[in-house]
Amino acid sequence: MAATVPRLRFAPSPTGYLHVGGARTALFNWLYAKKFGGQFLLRIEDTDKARSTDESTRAIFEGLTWLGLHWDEDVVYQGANVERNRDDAYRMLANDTAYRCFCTQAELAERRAAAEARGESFRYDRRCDRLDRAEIDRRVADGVPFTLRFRVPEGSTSWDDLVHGEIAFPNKDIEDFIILRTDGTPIYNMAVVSDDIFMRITLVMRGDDHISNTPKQILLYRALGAELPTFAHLPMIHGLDGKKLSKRHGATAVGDYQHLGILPGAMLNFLALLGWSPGHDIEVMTLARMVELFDTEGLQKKAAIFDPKKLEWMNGQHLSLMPAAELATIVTPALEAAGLATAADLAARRDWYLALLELLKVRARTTDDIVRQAAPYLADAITYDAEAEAKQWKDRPGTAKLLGEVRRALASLGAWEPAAMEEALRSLAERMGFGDKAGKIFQPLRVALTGLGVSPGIFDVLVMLGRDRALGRIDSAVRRLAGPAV
RNA sequence: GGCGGUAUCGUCUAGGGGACUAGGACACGGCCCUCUCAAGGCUGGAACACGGGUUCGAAUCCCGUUACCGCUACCA
Repeated sequence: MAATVPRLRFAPSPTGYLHVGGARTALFNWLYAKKFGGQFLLRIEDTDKARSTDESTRAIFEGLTWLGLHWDEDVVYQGANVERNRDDAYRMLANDTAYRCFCTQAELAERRAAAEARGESFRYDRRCDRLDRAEIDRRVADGVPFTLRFRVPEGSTSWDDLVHGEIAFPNKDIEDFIILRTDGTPIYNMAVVSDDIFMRITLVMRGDDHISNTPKQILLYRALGAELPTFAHLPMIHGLDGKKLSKRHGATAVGDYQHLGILPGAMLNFLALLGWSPGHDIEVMTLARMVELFDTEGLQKKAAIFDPKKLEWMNGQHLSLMPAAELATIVTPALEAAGLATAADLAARRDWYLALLELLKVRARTTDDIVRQAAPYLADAITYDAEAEAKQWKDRPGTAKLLGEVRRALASLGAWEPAAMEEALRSLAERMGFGDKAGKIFQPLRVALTGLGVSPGIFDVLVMLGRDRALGRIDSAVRRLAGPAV
């Protein structure tokens, strides 16, 4: 038979922000679709009106868009499908795979409580399935409210899960579950199956918290005479304490990481490695590379713990690899937001700006780090780090004198370029009796130039600052050194 | 409780009967590089949950135990 085009969907419920676990599920679905030339669809499961919000729906769109996980076709809103879902449920009533249940919620709750009190587990006893035809007709005619229950057949239900292999459930452990509420709206499993059939989904890839829903859904597919999709159940993501990831663990929404200065590519890379291994000790990958390497064989069965430290490292790797021009599109808005520069200003001296990013990205782990580190090169005034000042400017009169010498040496330079600076400063160190310990000069100078104890190489700093500003910073430092120690 | 799932360094993982004195990465320590910090290189400590089998041989296969997770709603 002809190879069918895979169709997958990511089906989040809009009850919060896009969670990292959801993002990873979306990623694997997306990767599979791309890898095998299929489609990646998005379905918003908004049938729980009480908990669903438009804001959450927007957050899901924004999260996926930020990550670059674009979906095919129009977004499907589950809530818009209740009529078709109901029709499907009634088809099951018609073909006798489902039946009307007149038990009320209160009665059910009571029986459940009674069973629990006896230490037994409650299972619906099918009493309404034993009602005779006339009684059913009478109640329906009287307008007695009813739900539709699926009649679970004998036997056992199993499937070959793409990540777990064979999984089987004895049907006797599945009760006759409700598929349609009294008000005619579908219950989750009904809606999912009805929609997945309608959307022609061929591979259902979702969190493994759905494993026990799967046999019920398979039974529904059969009752509806539909072809079964393949199932793949992905492990969960836990927090550092091994518990299910929640608000207590800090940032859990992908949007949080965006605001923390994490790159979407790094986020995706990190998430991919949480539950999937490309093998061959490969760690850092672009999205395109992930598509090439993706394979369900590498999918993990075990829940993974979200380690923010590794995410940061991963982000640093992606930062180093990213071309400055590309990085600029992310950093520029952040610089503007921080009030350090305007896009127009940066565009006017683009080469200089890109060179600066090139220098900063290596020692940054987040784009926020870059913004912080860029301040001395963009702002007119600098703030002095107390620790750096205390350490490098211990002998204030001596440092003032030293910086004066440095200024003279630098000011006399014919060309403002690194080789000349290095030669001048190293020979100055020699003359001042520091021998080859030119760091004795570089360190105090670094503080004078940037206000910080750490920065890119001192000659790079000098070049980025430019002659006038660099000399001006030294002058300011000398003035500051004349004052009292802080 | 019932049912289902899972189990390799602290964490993410490689491993799919002999190549394992168990490999890589994050984190941690040391060294190198060096004007600081990163990056990079080298290096150290650190794991097959436990018990039975199967086999000439088990991290790898089977069973049990334990632990953890999920489901067990007219939630999704």
